[in-house]
Amino acid sequence: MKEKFPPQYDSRSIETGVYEFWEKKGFFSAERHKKGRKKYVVVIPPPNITGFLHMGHALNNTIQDIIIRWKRMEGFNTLWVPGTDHAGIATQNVVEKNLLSEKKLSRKELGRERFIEEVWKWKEQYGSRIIFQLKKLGASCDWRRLRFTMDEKLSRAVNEAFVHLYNKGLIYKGERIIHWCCRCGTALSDEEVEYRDEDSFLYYLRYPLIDGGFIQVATTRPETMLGDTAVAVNPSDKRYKKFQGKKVKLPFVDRVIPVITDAAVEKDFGTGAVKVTPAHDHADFDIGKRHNLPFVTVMDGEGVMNENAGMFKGLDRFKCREEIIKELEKAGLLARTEPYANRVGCCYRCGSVVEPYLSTQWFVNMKPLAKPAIEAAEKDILRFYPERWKKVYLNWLYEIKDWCISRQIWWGHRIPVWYCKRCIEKDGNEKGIFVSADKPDVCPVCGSDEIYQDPDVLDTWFSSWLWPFSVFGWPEKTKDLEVYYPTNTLVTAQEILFFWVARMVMAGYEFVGEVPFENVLIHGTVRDKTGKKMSKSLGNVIDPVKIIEDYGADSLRFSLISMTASGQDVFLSPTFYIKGRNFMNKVWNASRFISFIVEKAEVKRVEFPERFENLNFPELWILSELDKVIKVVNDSLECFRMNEALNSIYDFFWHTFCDWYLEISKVYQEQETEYLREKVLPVLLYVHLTVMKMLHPFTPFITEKIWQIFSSYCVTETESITVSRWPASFTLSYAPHLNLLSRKEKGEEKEMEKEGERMKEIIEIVTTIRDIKTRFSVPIVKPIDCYFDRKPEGLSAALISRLAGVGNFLSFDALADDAGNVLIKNLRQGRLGMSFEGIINISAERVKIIKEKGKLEGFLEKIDRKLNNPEFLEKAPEEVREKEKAKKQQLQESIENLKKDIEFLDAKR
RNA sequence: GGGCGGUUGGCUCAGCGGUUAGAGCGCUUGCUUCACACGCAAGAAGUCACAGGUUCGAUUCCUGUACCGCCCACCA
Repeated sequence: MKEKFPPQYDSRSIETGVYEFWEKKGFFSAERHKKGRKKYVVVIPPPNITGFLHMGHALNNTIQDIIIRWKRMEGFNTLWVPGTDHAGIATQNVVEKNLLSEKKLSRKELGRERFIEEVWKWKEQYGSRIIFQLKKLGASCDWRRLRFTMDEKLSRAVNEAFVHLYNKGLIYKGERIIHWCCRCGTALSDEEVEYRDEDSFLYYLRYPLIDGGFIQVATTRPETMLGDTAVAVNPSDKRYKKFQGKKVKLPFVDRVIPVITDAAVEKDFGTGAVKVTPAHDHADFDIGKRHNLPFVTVMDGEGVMNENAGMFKGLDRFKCREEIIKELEKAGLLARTEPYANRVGCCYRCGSVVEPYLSTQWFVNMKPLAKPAIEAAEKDILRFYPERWKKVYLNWLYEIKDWCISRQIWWGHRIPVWYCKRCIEKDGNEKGIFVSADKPDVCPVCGSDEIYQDPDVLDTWFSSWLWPFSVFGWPEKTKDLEVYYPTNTLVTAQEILFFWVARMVMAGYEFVGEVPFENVLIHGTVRDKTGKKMSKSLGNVIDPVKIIEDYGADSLRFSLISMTASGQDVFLSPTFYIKGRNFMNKVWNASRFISFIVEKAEVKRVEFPERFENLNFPELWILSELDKVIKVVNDSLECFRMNEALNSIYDFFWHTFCDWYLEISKVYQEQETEYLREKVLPVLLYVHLTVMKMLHPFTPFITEKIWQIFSSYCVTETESITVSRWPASFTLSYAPHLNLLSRKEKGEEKEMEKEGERMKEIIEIVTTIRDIKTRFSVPIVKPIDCYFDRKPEGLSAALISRLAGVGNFLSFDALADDAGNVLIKNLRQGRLGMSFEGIINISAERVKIIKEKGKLEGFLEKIDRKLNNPEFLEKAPEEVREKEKAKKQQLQESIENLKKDIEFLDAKR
C-alpha cells in the first residue's frame, strides 16, 4: 500500500495531523531520549499571556526550534521548556478593560480578591492562545513541562528568592524618586520606561526675588514649579554670583525658597539657573538631598494636582500645564517660550507619559549581584552571538542601578513581607516587618495575629529572572534541576537583553551558583520594509498566523530564516513569504516526481546497499555535491548561521538536484533499466532523504510528511524524521546512516572529484548549446548537429543529447574549412560548434559579439596590468599568479575567436 | 553627549582581501517539454554611499564624511 502523493502541494493538508503525531508519540519529551546522552537545553523566553503570535515571536521560536530539532537529530537529549509569563501590568490592563466594557465595573469597585479571580478566569480562557499558535508554527517544545510564572511552584520560587535576598540585606525599602505611570497607577523600573522624541517647548519663567528683580529659569514641565523648593545655579557661574543666598518668592503658592549653588547645574543650558523640584525630578531629588531641601509633592498617583498645588488643585497634570502658562503670562512671569525637542519617558505597557514620582518602594541592590554576571561575560563563560552584544551587556552591568521591584497593582506575586500591627505600634515601623516565604499565622516576634501583608506585588521580571531554574523545580533539589541546569542556549531579541538576559545570569549565580546558559543568541528585530517596528498602531503588521493559515508554517519559517542574516534586523515586505511558498511547492513536486520514478521502475521497495559501488559519474557527482552541502550546513549551524545553512540547502536542492540530477534521471528512465533500479534509485532516494533531513529543522511539516510517504517506497530508518539521524559529511569522523560512503578512501574521493569535473563539463556544454540555440531562436527540443573537439560518447552523449537537444555528434576533424563553422565553434571558448540550417539575425549577433569582445578586452587589460606589476609577481602567492596567467591565455584565445567571428559576419554581408 | 548597526542591480536582502560580486521578487524573450507556470530555458540590469589611506591587489581592512536606524545617558 503505497501512500500516494496528493497531486498538489497544499500546506493545510500536509500539516494536518503531523503535529498531533509528534506529540502523541512524545518525540519532543526529553525523557524519550536515551539516558546518558549529552543534554542540550533551550529555554524559551516566556511570551506573555495577553499576546498573540507576532513576527518577532515567529522568528524567535523558529530559530529555537531549528536549534532544538537539529540537536535532537544529532542525538542529544534535547529539552525545550515552554511557558508563559503573567505579565502583571499588561494582563491587569486587559482584564480591567474587559471588565469595564462587559460588566461596567471598575477594578476598584470589584475589589482585589474578586478582581484576581476575574484575571484567573480570563487566563484560563485566553492565556494559552499563544501556545496554540506556537504549535501551529511547529515549535517542538516539551509541552508537558509547560510552566506559568504564577504556578504554585514558581510562585514559591519567587518567595524564596525574595526571602533569600532580603535576609542577605540585598532587598530594602526606601523612599525615592521612581518612574510612575499615572495610567497604570504603579511604579516602574528604569527599564520599563521607553523614551519618545516629542516636539515640546522650553518655557523661560521669571521668578521674583524678595529683594526685587527676577531670576529666570527654564523648564519643560512648568506645572512642577508648584513643588519647587529652591533655585540652583552653578557655583562658578559669575552671572549669578549676586543671586547666591537670595530668596525667591514662588508665584501662586507664595513659598519662599532659596537660591542655592550646586555643581550639577550646567551653565550653558537654558538660563543657567534651575528650578529645583525634589519630589518630581530625578536630578532635583539628588540636589534636594544634598541641600536638605523640603520635598513637596504636588500631584497624586493619577496625575491630578493635589492640595499642595493651591489654586490648581484638582487639575490634570497636562491641563495644569496649560493653565499655569496662562497664569504666568498674565502675571508677566513668562519670559519667553521656545520650541524644544524633548525626550519623554513613556510607560512600556500603556504608552502614557511617565512621571518622576516620590514614593516608598522596594528595591534590589544590584551591584553585588552584577559581579559574577560581569565576570561570566568577561571570561567568556557566557558567549554572545553576535559578539558585539557582550559590550552592551557589560556596559549596562558596570553602570547598574538598583532595581525597583514593587508594583502598585493587584495581578502578580504579592510581596512576601508582613507587618505586625502590634509591633509597629510598640517599636515603630522598622521593627514590625518580617518576611516569610509561607503565609504566617502570627507575628514571629510577639505572637500577635494582627498581621497584614504588604499590598504591593512584584515586578513580573522578578519571576522571569528565575525562569531557567524555577521551571525545573528550584528551590527544591530536583532531578531535573540536576540534569538540565545549566542550559545551553538562550535565543532572544535585543529588546530584553537587560530586562531578562542579564538578570537571569545574575539570578543564576545568586540562587544556583552557576551561569544559567552558555550561549546567548541575539537575533534582529523584525521591522516593516521602511524600518519601523511593527506595531498595531502603525498598521504595518504582517500577521504570521495569517501566513501560516494561507501558506503554511513551513513557508513562513523558510522565508523568515532565509532572509535573516544572524543578528541583523529584518525588514519584511508584505510578500516576503513567496520564496518559502514556492520552495515548498518545489520540494513537494520533486518528491512526487521521485515517487513516480520508483513506481514506474516497478520496484516494490528500494533497498539501500551497504555502500554505493560502481556508480556512473552523475551519481558520484551528485553524492559529492551533497557531501559539500552537508559540510556547509553543519559548519553554519555550529555557529548559529541559520540563513547560510538554509540557503545552501535551497540552492543545492533546487539548482543542483532538481535542475540537473532529476533531469538526468529521466535519461536513465529511457534506457538502462537495470542500472536505474539498482543504482540510480537508491542514490536518488538517498540524496533526497538526506536533504529532507537537513531541511527538517527549518521546515518540519513538509519534511515529516514526505518522510512518512517515502517510508512505503524505501527504508526510512526511523518512524519519524524528527528522530532520524542527522547527516554528517563523510569527510567527518562519524558515519551517516547505513554507512553509505562512510569510509574515507583517498582513491575514492579523488575519483569523485574527477567525475565531478566531468559532470561540470557536461553542464557547461549543455548550457552553451542552449544559449546558442536561444540566441538563434532555435527551440531547445529541436535536435541539431553539433561539432566537438572531443566527441562525447556513451552516457555523456546521451545526457547532452537529451538535455540540450543534439542530433548528431560530429567531430571537429570532420569540419571543412567552412568559415561559417568558425563562428559557431568559437562562440564559447572554442570548445564546440554546431551547424544550423541557416544563420539568422546576423547583424544583431554581430553587435552582441562586439560587445562581448569589448568586455573581455577590458578584463584582459586588468589582468595585464596585474601581470606587468613586478610587485605582484614577487609578492602574490604562486597559486594566484598561475591562475591569472591561465586566465589571460584563455581570454586571449576567446578574443581571437571572437575577432574571427566578426570577420566572418562581415564577409557574409 | 556616548555606543552600535546599516548604506551592494527597480524592490527585499546575502556575501567576500585575489575567478568577470550573488539570490528571491520584478523585468525581457521563448516554452501548455508527460513533477512543478508557486514551473522550465535563455537574458538585461550594479562606478558594492562618498573621500582619503594600508596593500602587489579593496566592494571586502583602516580613517574621515554624509544619510538612515537602534541603544544608552538626570542639560532642567
